[in-house]
Amino acid sequence: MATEHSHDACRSVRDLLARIGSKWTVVVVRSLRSEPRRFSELKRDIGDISQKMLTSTLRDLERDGFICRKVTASIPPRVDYALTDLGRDLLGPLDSLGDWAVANQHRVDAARARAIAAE
Amino acid sequence: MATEHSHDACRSVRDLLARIGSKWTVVVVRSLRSEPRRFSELKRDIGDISQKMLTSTLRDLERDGFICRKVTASIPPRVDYALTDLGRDLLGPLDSLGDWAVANQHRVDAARARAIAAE
DNA sequence: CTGCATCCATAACGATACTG
DNA sequence: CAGTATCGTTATGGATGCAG
Repeated sequence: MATEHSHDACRSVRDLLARIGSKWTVVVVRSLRSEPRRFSELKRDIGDISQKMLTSTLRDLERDGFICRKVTASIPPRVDYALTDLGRDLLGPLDSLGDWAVANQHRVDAARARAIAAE
Repeated sequence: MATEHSHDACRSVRDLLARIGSKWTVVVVRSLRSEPRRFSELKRDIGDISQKMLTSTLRDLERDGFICRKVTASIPPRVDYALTDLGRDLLGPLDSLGDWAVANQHRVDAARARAIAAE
């Protein structure tokens, strides 16, 4: 299947890559890997993400069915985010890619160093 | 390994995702899957990519060691692009992700439809 | 605590014209 | 043929202030 490249397949692949290629998506998904988290926990856990980006990343992931949002109407309000089945399924290919990235990072770095040296 | 998330690992994963998440990277790599191609062949094969984006995508991929560029100084000039070993290695995780995207596209579409219906 | 609204800077992308 | 140069548009990300 991977060797085909129908227009539909290309579209869905590019759609998915656009989503997981956005700056914070993978970090947020990985941060939800083992258990649900509150908004502020995510923010603290990730560290250098702005409120705005955390919010919009969560909205996008929710919209596409990767996470679900549970609101507890208390004072102060409490909102928990958790991976859905679809979100957990995504962890598989994501981890594959992540492992590949870690394993081959030195090859990319070497290529970049060569490119700079050749300038 | 996948469950770790050291800072270095996160950086390399995000680096890679930024590259393959850019609009044309995957399309270009897939277009080079089976054999080397000339600039104009790539452009014709992909269709709706601009010269500028094809050039810069090829430059980035070359810089990171995923493809190599072979110039034949003739008139008219001829330039062939081919995947390197690193580029071919990337096809593996890329195909996994692609297969996942094709297989699960309907779930994402369904989630989006639900999100729109709930508005 | 959770988030929305606003404004701003930069980067990505695209169209067009031109060149060795 | 295989680009480079330029310009304009849109998308992305970040900082800050305000609100339920």
